[in-house]
Amino acid sequence: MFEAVKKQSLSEEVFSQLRERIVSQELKAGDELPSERVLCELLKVNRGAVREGMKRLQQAGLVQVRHGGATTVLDFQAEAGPELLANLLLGQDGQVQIAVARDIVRMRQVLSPAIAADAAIRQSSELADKLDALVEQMQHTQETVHLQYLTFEFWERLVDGTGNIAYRLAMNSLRKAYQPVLQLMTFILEKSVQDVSAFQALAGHIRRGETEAAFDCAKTYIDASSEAIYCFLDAYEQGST
Amino acid sequence: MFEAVKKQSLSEEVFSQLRERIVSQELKAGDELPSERVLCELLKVNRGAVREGMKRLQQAGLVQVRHGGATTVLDFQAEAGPELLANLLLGQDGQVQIAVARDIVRMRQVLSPAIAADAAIRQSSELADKLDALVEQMQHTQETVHLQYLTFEFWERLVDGTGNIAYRLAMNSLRKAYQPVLQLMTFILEKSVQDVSAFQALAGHIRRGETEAAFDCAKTYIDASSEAIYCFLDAYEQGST
DNA sequence: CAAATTCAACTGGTATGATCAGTTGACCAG
DNA sequence: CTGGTCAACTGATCATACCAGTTGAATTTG
Repeated sequence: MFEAVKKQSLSEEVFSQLRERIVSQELKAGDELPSERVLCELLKVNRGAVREGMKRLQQAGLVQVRHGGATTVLDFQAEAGPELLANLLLGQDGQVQIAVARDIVRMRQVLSPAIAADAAIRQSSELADKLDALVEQMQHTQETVHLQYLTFEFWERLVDGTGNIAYRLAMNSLRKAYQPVLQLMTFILEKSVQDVSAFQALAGHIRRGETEAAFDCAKTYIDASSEAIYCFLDAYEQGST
Repeated sequence: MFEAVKKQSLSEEVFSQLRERIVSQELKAGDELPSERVLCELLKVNRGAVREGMKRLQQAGLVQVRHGGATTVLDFQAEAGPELLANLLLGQDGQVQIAVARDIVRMRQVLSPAIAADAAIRQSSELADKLDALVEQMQHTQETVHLQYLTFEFWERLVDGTGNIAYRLAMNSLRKAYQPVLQLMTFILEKSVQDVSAFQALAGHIRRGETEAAFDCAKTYIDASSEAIYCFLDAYEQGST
């Protein structure tokens, strides 16, 4: 019902303002940023705030800072990491960027079966127990939102179960990207989420270390739910044009 | 022959020192960092430098800062993005972390065939021309290092060709992670890199929009080269214990 | 005593102004 | 043309205030 009120610090404001201008190509790769002292005046903040914002831009791979020289804008498509997806998915006006959404769903679609297989190959009963417990909870709930929460939780545990840190970190970025629009997905995934038997089967395959079966099972499920999202996105795209 | 001399700013030093302590679990998730003023004294630097380092830690998803409260360490496995892989791959002492290397290679292995397929489905002659040009260059070089460069370039163009920003950003992080150890991979991939015909075939499939063939072709190649790396990593692991 | 309030002592956030340090380009001597 | 000098940029570091939110213990209040 309630949620934390937003409060943005000055350095965050500096960061997000410049970030928006970079991802919107208003500031192109190779462009030189105004000097810190000039930015202070333009943004009406002190230099520390500007510098702190710069450090974040630098960490995000959006600008290159050279002591003594000008700060230049980098090509974010070639330099930034997936953590930028969260900012790309929601444009300046808070509008969902369909193309980005499709790309995120696609990447998740590609990774998921492999994650299931890699989790299965470990044959960890500890993981299998967790998954079974989640399936158990799925079977005893009617609430779609709770069901959706459990399925996402299922996938998160699966990622953990692979022990693959690259998967883990990549999925973190994807998760943070679609986190803000989760509620939009509730009714899109209403159908596929209710197919508890798929999760039950998948959990079984993973417990028994059946990598190929786990792969196929995950693929069947994720392909279906991805397709549902694609359809929705297509329709949404049509509707807004 | 020559390379840029390294020069680390104070805020970067602060950032990397704390980052190392976090990823090494020396600072565990939930722990509270010393206050900024205390860190100043411990690190013998100005508070501005500490704060700038903090902003980077925050951007990297390693700490949570609350105005008025203490700054706490986050669970980087649950919060950080793939850009952290570069730091995880090379441990504190500069030693390559085998497990992380395996995970990175595995993720690349999983994504690559899908990337090839997604690039093929677009049937962009512009992309196909670029790929053909690269294959052309491959055929006219004997230098292994140059050949390796061209193959990596081939994959980069392929990723661009998908138009999928999620792939693009994910691969950026993977690339930045293995960039520092590229020269180590030269002789590991010597064999698989020399198979120019595979790239030629793949480029053809992509030009003709043969998604499944492109997928299979890419999979065959990437599975082989991944296997070569796994073997090396296994041997390396044995050798160092 | 128990609950509410107050308040001092933290914490991070912002501001100012000075100084150090690397880069650039114009200018000048060889 | 080469190399050096220097002034005018750029970012990096520093010191010192003060503002603002949080915390918890002391205090008041019921």
